[in-house]
Amino acid sequence: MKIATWNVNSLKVRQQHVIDWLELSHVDVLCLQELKMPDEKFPRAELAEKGYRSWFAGQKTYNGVAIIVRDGIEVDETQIVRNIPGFADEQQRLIALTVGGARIVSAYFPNGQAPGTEKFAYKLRWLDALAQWLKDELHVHPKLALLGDYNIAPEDRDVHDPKAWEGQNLVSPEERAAFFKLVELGLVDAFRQFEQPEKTFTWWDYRMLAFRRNAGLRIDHILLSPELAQACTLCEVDKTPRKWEQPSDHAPVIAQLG
DNA sequence: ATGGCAATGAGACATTGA
Repeated sequence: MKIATWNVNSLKVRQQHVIDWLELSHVDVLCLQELKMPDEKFPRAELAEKGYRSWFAGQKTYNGVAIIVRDGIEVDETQIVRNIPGFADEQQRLIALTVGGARIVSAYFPNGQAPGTEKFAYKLRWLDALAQWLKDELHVHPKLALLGDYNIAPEDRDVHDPKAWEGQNLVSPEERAAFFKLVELGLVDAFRQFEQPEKTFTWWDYRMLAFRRNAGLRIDHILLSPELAQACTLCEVDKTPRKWEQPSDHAPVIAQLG
């Protein structure tokens, strides 16, 4: 089973990119973030026509997450989860579903704006609640994958210019500590299980020709429970759709399980 | 320190993102 995550920065604008990339990449499960649309606008029928079922938690203007599954892959939706259980949140940032026997979590972590702000405090609270929930979830589902836009670059090698970024939002010690709390639960960064090209990133600012200069960050991740990490044979960033016309500022990350 | 760009809602420009 091939799984992937992609922050599309508006599914309305990127709908055709998603359909084209599903065909191109042959992924079985695609987790999306930043749909920026209410549920009634989700292109369920268009995706169904192409051979995919969709589960989503959307809202107007901001946030919104989805899991898209290729027909023929077994889905158990009896234990579908929207948002972090026990964490009251107006913002639609998480959806979880059992696909092909694995617990698949699609998550859009808060941006945080800047250390010291109320949004940053919310980001840390959200991360804390996520870790608490995952601790239990991992016991129930030993095969678990947490895919999404984490809005955290875990290490300096995930940052194009670590000096310039030092202490800033997305790389601050508090955020990185929260990331490694997830690792302490037993989750494994699938990308780092394999040899990777230097300076591989998943997000590049639209401005200042950042993509052309490869001035990016690796903030989109696939974390796997030990059982799935063992089964994982490949993890890579696909920069292809970032080169298409009117792209999302993020590139998708893919992991092959088994 | 600020802007650069893109998307949204609204119907000009403020807000958010990362």
